[in-house]
Amino acid sequence: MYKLLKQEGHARRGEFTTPHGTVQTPVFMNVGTQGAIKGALSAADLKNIGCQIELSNTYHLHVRPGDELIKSLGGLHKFMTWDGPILTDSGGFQIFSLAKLRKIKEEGVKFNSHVDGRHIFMGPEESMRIQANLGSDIAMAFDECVKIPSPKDYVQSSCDRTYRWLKRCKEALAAYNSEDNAVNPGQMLFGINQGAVFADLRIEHMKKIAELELPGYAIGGLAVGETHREMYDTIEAVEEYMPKDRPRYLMGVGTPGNIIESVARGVDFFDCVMPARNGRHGHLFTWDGIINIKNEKYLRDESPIDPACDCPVCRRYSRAYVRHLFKAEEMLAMRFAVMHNLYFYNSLAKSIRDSLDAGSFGAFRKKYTLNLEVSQNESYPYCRCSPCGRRIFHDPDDGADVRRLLLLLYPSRK
RNA sequence: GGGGGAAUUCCCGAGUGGCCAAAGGGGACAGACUGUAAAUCUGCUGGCAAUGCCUUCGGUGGUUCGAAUCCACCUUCCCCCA
Repeated sequence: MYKLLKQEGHARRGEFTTPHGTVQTPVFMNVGTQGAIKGALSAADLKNIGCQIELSNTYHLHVRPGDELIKSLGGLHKFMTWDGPILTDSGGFQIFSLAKLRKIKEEGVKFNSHVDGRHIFMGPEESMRIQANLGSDIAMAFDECVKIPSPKDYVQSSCDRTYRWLKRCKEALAAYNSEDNAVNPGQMLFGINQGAVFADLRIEHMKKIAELELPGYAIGGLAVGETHREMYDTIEAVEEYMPKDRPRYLMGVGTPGNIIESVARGVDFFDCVMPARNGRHGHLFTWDGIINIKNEKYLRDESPIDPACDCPVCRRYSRAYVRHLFKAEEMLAMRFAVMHNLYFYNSLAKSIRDSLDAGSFGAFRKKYTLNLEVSQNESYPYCRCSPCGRRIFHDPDDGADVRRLLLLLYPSRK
């Protein structure tokens, strides 16, 4: 259950108790889709990088190795030997990401397995059955993650269906978890708000799902192609209608800047594949922005990935060495990169919590968002400066222009 | 000593008269990635005042309107016979 400890503006410091422990929020959840963090991190590694809660995926674990198998082996916690909280995503995102392999109907969704093409039917009841078998602490509602842009009438009908699905999810999960051999009877259901970037649809949908009095609520369907401005506006629009005494989870988001800005708009939970995937591709997050460790300029760089980081990688290895591992395609390269990036994300969340505890989140936000946003947006067609919300257009080939403009806006930053 | 074969752009390797600044790999360089079909994908890789020009297919000299491609000699390497 959620306990709000402190507030600064819309930003919330809280804690959420699950059958496998209490999570301090705001929190970043580490994504282990198939019961493992891609990049060769184990459950034991998760402890060392400050992970509080792990996220796995219903669709993927159902396809392989099968949720019945995992249940027979004692549930997902035991299977992967992670004794902390686990959240399972419902398969709703796969309606979006595997769009070419599925058909949606009122009853549910027909997928062609991405592994072997076999037919898989997943509706609210199937998703809940699978998640109950996995025994996660938080089960996500089976929703449709709608692509952006989509016609408003489609989004409207999808939201209505997702709402009908949610009611079925609630009923089904309660039934499954009251069975004698339930893996995790304390499993909770989070509802998911949809509506693309239509504020009125978002609000209407949020009001309806709030009435179901679920243990937590998520904002889904964002960071799928809309601008940062649209994403922040959507969060602001819907946040007002989210229960204050329940955690808010912004699904799949995002960049470090996105996380800080979303905490400022009242979000408590985050997850994102970015630190793991980008890490595997050589992009490393630092308190000074992203570096591409494969770049030639790090050939002889003896400094750690991030001088301000004390993760197991930064404590010991140089950029030059990590770069070498990448160029030589050693598995260790990905392991180090993912370990560092997840440590960074978990540290970012901890820094946010610490600043909220100290009542200095506003200062933290101002100090770090700028650094992070600028570096992250250098190659984008435009750069949006989060703290002030102004949009700065610049030549994508000339990142320096952005810095110059930002210095004009924020003379305090040296 | 005799006979045969080969030298192509950073590397390997196609190309045997014009459609060739030269296929395809590799490497190098750079970019993308937001509830993971991603250890993936994309771009780029002779120079320039650039819808064109210059330099480059081991070297030198020829043949030809035109040569990486044909001829002669030279250099280096490989194989076979002695």
